[in-house]
Amino acid sequence: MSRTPPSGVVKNVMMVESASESIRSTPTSQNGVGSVPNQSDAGGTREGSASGETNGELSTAELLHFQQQQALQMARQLLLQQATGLSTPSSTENKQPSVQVPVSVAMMSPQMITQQQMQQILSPAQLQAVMQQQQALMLQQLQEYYKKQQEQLHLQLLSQQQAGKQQAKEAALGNKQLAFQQQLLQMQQIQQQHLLNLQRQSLVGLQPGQGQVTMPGLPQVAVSPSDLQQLLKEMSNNQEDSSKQDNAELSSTISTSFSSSKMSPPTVHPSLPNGQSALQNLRRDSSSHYEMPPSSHPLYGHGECRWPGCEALCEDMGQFIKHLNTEHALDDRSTAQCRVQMQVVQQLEIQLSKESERLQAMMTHLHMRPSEPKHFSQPLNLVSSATHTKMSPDNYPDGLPQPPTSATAPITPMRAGTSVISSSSLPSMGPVRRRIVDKFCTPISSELAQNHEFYKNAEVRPPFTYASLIRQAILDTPDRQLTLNEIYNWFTRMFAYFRRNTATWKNAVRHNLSLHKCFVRVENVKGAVWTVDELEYQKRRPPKMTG
DNA sequence: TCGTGGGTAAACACCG
DNA sequence: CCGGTGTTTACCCACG
Repeated sequence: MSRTPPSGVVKNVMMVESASESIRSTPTSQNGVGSVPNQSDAGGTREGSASGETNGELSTAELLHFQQQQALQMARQLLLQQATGLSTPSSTENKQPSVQVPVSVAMMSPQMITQQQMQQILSPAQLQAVMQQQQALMLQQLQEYYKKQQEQLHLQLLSQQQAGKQQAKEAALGNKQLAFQQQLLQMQQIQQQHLLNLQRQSLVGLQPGQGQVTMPGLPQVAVSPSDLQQLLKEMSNNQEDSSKQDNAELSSTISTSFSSSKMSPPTVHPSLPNGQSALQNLRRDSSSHYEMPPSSHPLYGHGECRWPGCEALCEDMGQFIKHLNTEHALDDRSTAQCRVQMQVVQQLEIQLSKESERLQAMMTHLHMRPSEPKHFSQPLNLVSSATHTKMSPDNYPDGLPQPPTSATAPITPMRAGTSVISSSSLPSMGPVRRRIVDKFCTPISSELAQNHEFYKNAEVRPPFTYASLIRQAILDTPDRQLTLNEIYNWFTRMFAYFRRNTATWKNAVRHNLSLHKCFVRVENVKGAVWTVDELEYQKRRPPKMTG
């Protein structure tokens, strides 16, 4: 009773986490709307819409603003038409967007091929190619989405600036704009981090021919460049001369967004009717499926392998490719690492979603966007859900790490609301942890050093056992001893994940301290401190040398 | 199928 | 009495 979590949100998350059993038994019972920002309705008492004040005649600027709003509304409707059509349950089968790239259908549709079939049909190398293909598609989608989001933010910023000129309280609005721009920056940083993380994992294989690729399940932002250009044309036709500068800015923003999507070098992959040729092409040469220039590889830089935790020195590309194929082939280790990386990506998605919600709430509060309260979070949710959906065992390419464990049940409720799933939706870290820490003896310190910033900021559960974390905390200190409270502090300091559900993990920490003989309690002058009996710790886990 | 390791929850005792 | 600390037990789950 007295130790219940302080806030309802945390409580809710805890319930989702602790009630994993009930989730499994009743998958639809959790809808996870708990942490939807409650400030989203804060603007309700304010004046009505942002589309203009109706106090008399319109000035030129107001007219311009109104026209811009109209154009934006058209754009929104276009986006919504595609988004709503695909958010319905049967949308995947019934309403394939016209810009669908067939290869993605072949790759993603669950009914097409099962995991086992994949396994039987494809060799590990082929599976790797499939993995990369799928990840490339995913990344493509994310990039498309991010760009569109930025375009929209930019549009909104512009319209807000227009509107802002007409408001009396310019100073206050300036502050709001500043905050908004900061939020925008933050989102861009998250997006960049997200993409970097994907690229870091060598899951990048952008193919110019797939500029309009959409995946079943997240075609919500699938506005083709031609659509947008048409929109722009309409907008520019409606604009007055005074807006030409802004228009040019808009155009350049959007055009650069699309042109930037062509950053990958030209390749020979056309859009194929069934994706087979692309796949065969991928199969032909495992070293070419990244579609990078011969001298460039996302996993290769500064003469070393960029695979997480590797850093092997490779003199040239050939050596690196050889190294990649031998050391990072499709095996348990790579799979586990990929799985972790996938969770990293997921958490970043979730974080982005949260920030988007926050931004939406801010914008709602500033009544920049009177409608579509979920415009920003929805696509992301779809991204997440689509990601999970596609990665269900049924249609997941074999060998590709499935996000949390093998069970899809705990993932299913994620679709209801990404904000609640957060880190607690990864209940299966145990096996992953075991694999990485025990089986492969990955040094926790190096992993921590490598991803220190990430774990510190993203609410992703570290892939280590409590025991290894506690040990690390203790060994991190000069005198190799910590009080319980200092251990707590280390956890919260090092991992964003441990800044919530404190009752749960603190209990686990105490439980581990007591349970394992390797942790020795030493009475001190100031109280009790905990130390590590390294012999006992090593005894606990017989080292298995691999690789 | 079973043993094992890890995570979580909870009860309980002790102490300041 | 309360809250933090420490111990212990029970249960679940994934894995080998």
